[in-house]
Amino acid sequence: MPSDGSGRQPKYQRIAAELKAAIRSGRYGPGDRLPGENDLMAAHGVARMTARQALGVLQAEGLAEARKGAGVFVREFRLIRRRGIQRLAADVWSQGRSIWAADTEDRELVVDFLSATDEPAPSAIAVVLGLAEGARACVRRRRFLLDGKPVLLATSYLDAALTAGTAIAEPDSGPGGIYARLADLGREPVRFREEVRSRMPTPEEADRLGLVPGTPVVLVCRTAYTADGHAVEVNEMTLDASAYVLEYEFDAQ
Amino acid sequence: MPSDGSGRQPKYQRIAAELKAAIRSGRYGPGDRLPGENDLMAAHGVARMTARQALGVLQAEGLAEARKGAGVFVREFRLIRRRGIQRLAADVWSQGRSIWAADTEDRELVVDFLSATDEPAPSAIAVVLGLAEGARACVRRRRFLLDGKPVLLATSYLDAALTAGTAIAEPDSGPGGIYARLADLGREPVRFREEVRSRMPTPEEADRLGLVPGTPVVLVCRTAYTADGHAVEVNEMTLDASAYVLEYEFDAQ
DNA sequence: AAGTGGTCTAGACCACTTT
DNA sequence: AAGTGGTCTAGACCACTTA
Repeated sequence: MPSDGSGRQPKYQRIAAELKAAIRSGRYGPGDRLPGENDLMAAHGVARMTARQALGVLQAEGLAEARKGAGVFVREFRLIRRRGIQRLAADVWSQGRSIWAADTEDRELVVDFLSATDEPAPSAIAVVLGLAEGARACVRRRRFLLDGKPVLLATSYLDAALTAGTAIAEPDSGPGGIYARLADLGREPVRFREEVRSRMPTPEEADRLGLVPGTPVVLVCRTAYTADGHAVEVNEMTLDASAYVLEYEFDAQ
Repeated sequence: MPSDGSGRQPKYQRIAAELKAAIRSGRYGPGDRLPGENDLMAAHGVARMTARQALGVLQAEGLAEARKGAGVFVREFRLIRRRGIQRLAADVWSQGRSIWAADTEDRELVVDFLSATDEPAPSAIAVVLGLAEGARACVRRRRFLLDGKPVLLATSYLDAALTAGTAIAEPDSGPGGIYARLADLGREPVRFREEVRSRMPTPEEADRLGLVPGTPVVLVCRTAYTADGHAVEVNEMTLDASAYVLEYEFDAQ
C-alpha cells in the first residue's frame, strides 16, 4: 500500500466523496438523477449494500433524495424568509443585504386551519402561561403550505378561561386574528420571546411535514406577553429546516 | 394476515419502535446502554444488518449514540441558552418562564481563539459588507468549548482596510473586544441582524464539532450595523444543534 | 480475551415508477 | 416489461473498548 493519502478510507465513503465532488463541480445539478445502486456496483465493483451505503451518506447529509422506483436525485432548496418582526415599513437596516437568498415572492404560502379545541394544558405550557396544573387551554392548530407542501406546523395555547365565548375559541378568529381579539379583551400582546432549537424529526413529524430523510426540523416556541408582563399565548411551531431562514433584528445593549 | 394494525411494517422499524418505546417509558435512561446488535439478533431472530438498521434509526433521530467497541447508548442533552441580546439587567419579561430547560450555570463555556488573518473576502460576505469584489477582509476565527467539547465555530469578517493596524487585526483585540475597538474608530455597532438556518453538517463540520451522527448544525449569520446603516461586521457561526437554544425578544409592531 | 460496532460480500424478493 | 430503491439473509474480517 503506497502513501496514497486517501488509502485508508471505507469504500462507501470514497464513493460518496466522489459523488459529492461531482455535485459541487456542477456535473450534477439540483433535480438531476445520480448514478443508482446498479451503476455504482458496476462502476466500483462493490456489493449492493456498499453502493447503498454510499448513496445513504448523501441522503443523510440532505444533499440527495431517493425516490422509490425512480432513482436518487440531487435535492433543490428554496428558502422562505421568516422575520421575527413582521414590519413592512422599511427602515434603514432593512436595506442591508442578506446572506442567504430566499424567494418569498412568486410563491404561494397558504395557511391551513386545522382545529380549535379545548384541552388540558400540557404541564410545560401551563407553567409558562401561569395556569394551575391541569387547567384547560384553548388549543389552535394550523399548518402552512408552500406550493401545496406543508412546511410549518403551529400549535397555539391560550388560557381557556380567558378565551371561552370569544372568537379565539372559534375556527375563524375574525379580522386581525387572535391578537386583535386579545386586544379587545384588554390583553394585547406587546412583546414576544422566541426560543429556537433544531433536531432531527420524530417519524410523526417527518410524516406530517413530508420531510425528505436527512432534513432536520427547527422548533420555534413563541411566547406573547402583555404590557403588565403576563404571558397570554404560547405558540409552538415545527418548521421544515430545508424551507426556512429565520431573521431577527435587535439593538445593541 | 389478520387485521393486525402494525402488521405491514418492516422488521427494523418494528424493532426501532420497540426500543424507542422502552426509552420513552424510562426503561432506558440517558447514558444507558441499549441492547446491542447481537442482543437484537437473538431476541428477534433477525440478521445482523437488520439489527443494525434498527439501531441506525435511533441514531439518525439523535436518540442514541454508537460508541465503537462499547455499545449503543441513549443520548443525554444539556442545552446552552444563547440570547440575541446579552442583557444582564432583568426586565419585566425576563422573569417569564422558558419552555426548554438549560443549565448555563455550573458549566464552563470557554472561548478558544484560533486565528486572525487577512484574506480575500468571500463574495457573499463582500456584498453584505459593501466591499468591492476581491477586496481583502480581516478574518477572525474562534471556537467555543463546553466542558472541553467544541459546540460553536465562529468566523468573523471585517473590512481589512478599516482594521489594518488596529487591535482588531491582532489575536488579542483588547478590553471590550472588537466592538469596543470599532467604537474607537467611530464605527460602533448599534444594531444587529441574525439570520438562522439549520441543516445536517458536512463531514468537515461534524469532525470539527465532534458531532454525534444524527445531530444537525444551526447556522447563525450575524451582521452588525453602525448608526448610519453600514454593515461593519459579518459573523458566521456554526452551532452544535444538540447543545443550544437560541432566544430572541422583540416588541410588537 | 471477549464482546462490540463498522465494513463488506453475494445473493434474494418485493413494491414501486417509468417507458 | 424493465429498472429502481427498500428490505432481508447468512455469512465474514476488522478495529476498538472493556475488563
